[in-house]
Amino acid sequence: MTLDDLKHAQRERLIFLDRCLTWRGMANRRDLIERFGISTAQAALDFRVYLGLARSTPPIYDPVRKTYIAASEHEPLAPSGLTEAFDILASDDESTPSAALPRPERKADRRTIALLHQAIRSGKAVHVRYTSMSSGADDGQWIAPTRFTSDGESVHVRAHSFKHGEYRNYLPIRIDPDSSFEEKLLAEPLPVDVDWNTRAIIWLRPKSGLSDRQASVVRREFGFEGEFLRVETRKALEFFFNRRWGLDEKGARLERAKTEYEPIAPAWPNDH
Amino acid sequence: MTLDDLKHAQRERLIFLDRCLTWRGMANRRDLIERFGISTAQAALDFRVYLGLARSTPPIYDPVRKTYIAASEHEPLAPSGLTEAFDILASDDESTPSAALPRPERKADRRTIALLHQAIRSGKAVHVRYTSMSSGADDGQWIAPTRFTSDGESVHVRAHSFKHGEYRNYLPIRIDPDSSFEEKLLAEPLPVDVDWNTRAIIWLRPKSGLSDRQASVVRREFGFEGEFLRVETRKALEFFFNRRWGLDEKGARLERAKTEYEPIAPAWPNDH
DNA sequence: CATAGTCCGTATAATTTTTAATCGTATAAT
DNA sequence: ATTATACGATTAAAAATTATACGGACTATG
Repeated sequence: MTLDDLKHAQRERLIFLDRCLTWRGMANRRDLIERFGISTAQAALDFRVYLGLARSTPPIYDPVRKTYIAASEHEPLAPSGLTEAFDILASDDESTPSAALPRPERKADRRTIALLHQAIRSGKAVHVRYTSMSSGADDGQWIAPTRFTSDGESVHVRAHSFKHGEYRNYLPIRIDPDSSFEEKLLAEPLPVDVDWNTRAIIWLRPKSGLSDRQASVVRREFGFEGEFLRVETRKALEFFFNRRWGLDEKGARLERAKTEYEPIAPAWPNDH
Repeated sequence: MTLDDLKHAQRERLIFLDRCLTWRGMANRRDLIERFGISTAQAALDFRVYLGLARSTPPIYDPVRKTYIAASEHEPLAPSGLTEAFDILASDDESTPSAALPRPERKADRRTIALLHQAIRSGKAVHVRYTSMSSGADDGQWIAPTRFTSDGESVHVRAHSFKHGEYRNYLPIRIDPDSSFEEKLLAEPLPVDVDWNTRAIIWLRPKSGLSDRQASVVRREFGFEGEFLRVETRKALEFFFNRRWGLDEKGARLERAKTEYEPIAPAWPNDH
């Protein structure tokens, strides 16, 4: 019996329960009831199933505090990071400003995104007018979009540009919504997207100039023990890496030590 | 009949369906089946319920493409931004690196977080040893944690520091896991957290020096039409704002025009 | 032009999940 | 002592979901 044997709905509930125990160290039926709108009876059933699953380190009911308390050596059923933890820890007051700092939210045109998505699915090229920050709007060009990507700030479309003869990342919002969006079947298969299919392994270390003590604080914060922190991404996204990790900022506490590249075994042969 | 009348599980499914139609412009029963592990019959029922809800701009079945196509004036049942869109657009290949650039993931000690959470709930002060980047570990101090916060990179605890006589943001990871974590009832109620209960309204504009054309690209990307983009947060989080929005970076495209403050009506009177 | 394949839809009964309604126990507060 | 609130358990009823079978519309293919 594992989480996977359960239905989606109950699995979601048990994962939530698991995270309450992991990060709050405690959980109630009430937590499930409020979050999922289920009955007390169902919440009690969920608890029983959970206790069955967490056989190695089950939480224990504390009649004094009237809650389940996670075992001190509690082993989460499903892994979760600080992001998920915050969801569970921040009890939100809808009305007032959020407890989280707002992020710059980039916009996009629904119709443009959908057209790109359909071009990706059907493997067609589309005609678009693209505006770049430096050179302004072009007169229209054919691109063959292959997938969506994210640099953490905004969503990009990865596409083969016939004009430039290479794969590039485009920002959908900069595509003129009044482009023709004419579609065209590809005369010949697209070239392989080498940068997409290259793994970039980036090794970071505490910024030189930090004292040993400071360096060890940095290691603890980012969760590595040895000399380097290893981060893996695709070469096609490497351009955005420094900004995302703030490496070029004044207060940076990490720096790049080295970068290695290796081909990614394609999931399907000849993945474009 | 609205989304709210449904059970949690079906509501989740219909929201997913709604987002498929919004961002992909198309949807199948198969999408629901794969995502939620339901039967074809149930997926067909979900579609019928959806069609009942989306009475104003219902999607239409296209027998040629064998999918539902969103109406051109499709009105989403539930709002969603680019983040949610990406979840739906990026079909993930578990095995290979993600299509999204990895973020710096900050760590935290489960036990420390749980202890803080329980101190917040019970309104107690705890004794912790805190390590700051500059001055190293202290000898231990009493803090009264009040809530968790996020600056988008990491999770903080907002706490009243008796040592400094003010509220501060602490990084849980910098609390020594071997602190005593001794608890103490508060002798007197905590002072009001003024900065937390102050709304900071930040007005941004395209960075000066940009051409008119560039400025209009920026306006489109961030979704504002007039002179300013209005962003709202809490004064207690304002310190992190510039970094989160990259305003101090070289390539910044927005700059702060002005900032206004106003008290937030407390959800409960005397909210600490 | 027949055939297979894939999408849709419907309808039925069988099964599983969830609820509603009660009851019992332990703890804390008044 | 009484009340309130956690928890637990059990029952029958209701609701959601599945398994299965069937038929229609369209495409692609030999």
